[in-house]
Amino acid sequence: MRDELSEKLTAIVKDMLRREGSAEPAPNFSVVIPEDPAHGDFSTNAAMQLAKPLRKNPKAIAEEIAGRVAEESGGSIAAETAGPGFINFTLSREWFYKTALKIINEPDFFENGQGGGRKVLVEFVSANPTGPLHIGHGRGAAYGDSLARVLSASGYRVKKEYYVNDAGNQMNNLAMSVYCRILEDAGKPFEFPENGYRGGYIKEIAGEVATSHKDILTMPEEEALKICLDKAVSVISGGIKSDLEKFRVEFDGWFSEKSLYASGAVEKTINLLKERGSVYEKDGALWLATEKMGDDKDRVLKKSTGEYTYFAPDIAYHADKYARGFDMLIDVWGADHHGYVKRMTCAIEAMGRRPETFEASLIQMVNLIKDGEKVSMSTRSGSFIPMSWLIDEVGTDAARFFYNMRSHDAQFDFDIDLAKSRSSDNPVYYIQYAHARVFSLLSNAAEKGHVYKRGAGMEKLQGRAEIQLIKDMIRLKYVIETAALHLEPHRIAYHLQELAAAFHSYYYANQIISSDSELTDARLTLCEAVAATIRYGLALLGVSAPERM
RNA sequence: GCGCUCAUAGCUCAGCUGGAUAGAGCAACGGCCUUCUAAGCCGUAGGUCAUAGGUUCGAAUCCUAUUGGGCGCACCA
Repeated sequence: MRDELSEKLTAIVKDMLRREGSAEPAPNFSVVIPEDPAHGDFSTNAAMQLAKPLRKNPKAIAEEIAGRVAEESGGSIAAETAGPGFINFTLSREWFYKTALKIINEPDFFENGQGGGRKVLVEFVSANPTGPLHIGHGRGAAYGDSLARVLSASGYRVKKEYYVNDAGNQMNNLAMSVYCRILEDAGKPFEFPENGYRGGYIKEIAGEVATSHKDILTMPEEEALKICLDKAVSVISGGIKSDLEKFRVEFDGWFSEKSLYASGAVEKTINLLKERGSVYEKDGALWLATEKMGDDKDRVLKKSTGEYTYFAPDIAYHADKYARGFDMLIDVWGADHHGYVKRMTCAIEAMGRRPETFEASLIQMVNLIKDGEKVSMSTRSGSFIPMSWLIDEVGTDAARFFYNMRSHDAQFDFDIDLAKSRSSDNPVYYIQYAHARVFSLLSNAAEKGHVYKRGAGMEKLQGRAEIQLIKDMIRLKYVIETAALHLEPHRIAYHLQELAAAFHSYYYANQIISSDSELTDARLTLCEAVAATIRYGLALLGVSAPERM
């Protein structure tokens, strides 16, 4: 209905501008479901937005628009003006009853078409295969995956990808770290690399290599390092994949950095940049001229040593994404990479792509709160809190919900005790409980011999609360729209809490199963619609909706 | 020093690309289980939206400055 109203209003607005001979473009206006039911079922600020281009009193404009909408709808929409120039629309109760049924019956009810079929690649997690995922990665995983789901529900064709940094110095450090632990276990002298990896998992890998390759210490170091590297990457990647699986995050692709070298893509991309005139040589290194595009300084692509920087293959990777036909690239990065955003945006421009098609979403830091105290986590301290530990501790449902409870843009304190608690304090259980409650009602009704007829007796829902409840369900659709627009899935988590609260409240105020068979049908239908809404919303967050708790 | 980002109730945070009286949860206080799941409900109290200007019909939201957190400023990845 909002879409229909928007269309109608857009037509009227354009018509009014034309009649006035105004050359101004049609202004943006919004159609919302107001919080206060006194402000109608839907409301628009269109008249106020028109006041300036038409140079007329917004109230007068509102009157005219209201009159036209009411007339053109044949009286099915009541429109009245209010306040400084709002137009409030009121619909029939029947329209709400029908909508509740639609919510149950139409699986795509909550979808919207803003994506218009555009292809989007969401790249996220992309943690180096040098160690297990920690709780910071967990936030990126929860965000990226839910974002992908929200975009899918908004008419985008979405693919999810993980960029595996399996090249570069860090790989040498990784191999050397493992090798040193083998030497250590054998009681031989060793020199641990400065940027080596000191986690316990390295020792485990070393142990495995020593067992599977008894001759590891007698072979040339180069050969031994290669064996160490292969083993380390496979063990660590395997761990990452299994953590993500437990977390219900599935990727469509795993893109290897190494493959970019093997395929010559890095070379090709640099040539492309050269052809476009953004590359120059200085001090024996190859530079990309990003400063003139707004970066702080130009950036090195190829060092004077002849090695590529991290930047070069990353550009090649993004070139590859475009080459695969994606219209829009979303990268989910840790906030400590924000300095890198400008650089990559410039590179994309230098390749001749429109910078607006690239968006980096930055995930702020996570603090873990346990027993009311902050367990700080920095990538430097080395005191990682593994994501697998968190999942085991609070479960996938709570972890995913909590991560997506806050804007990705704000630092976030993850209260582990709250996430674990099985009480109303815990928003996950609160919402899941509302869902389960509906199924409990349905089975209770059946037990009492009630033969449920979905959609029967709807006209018996004469209260205000029912309409409010249905509005809360419809709102999810608009919440999804804005969540997709702003790349903010946390809005869904918030809305579900509100809907669940409205439902619990309704449940207490009204006897769902009563001696009035038709009223029972109507109320059960309403409940089913609530459950369908919650299920859909939770699915977007990757959280399960149990039928019994 | 430069850049990015954040600042809303005692605490943790929402606030729908400027809208009608600023919201929720926790904590505090007071009620509700012989009735469909108390993993729940109802109520009370709590705010100069960091500060100062500006833009306009209208600002927590946009702009500028200031203050205070976080992060980043490599021929590292």
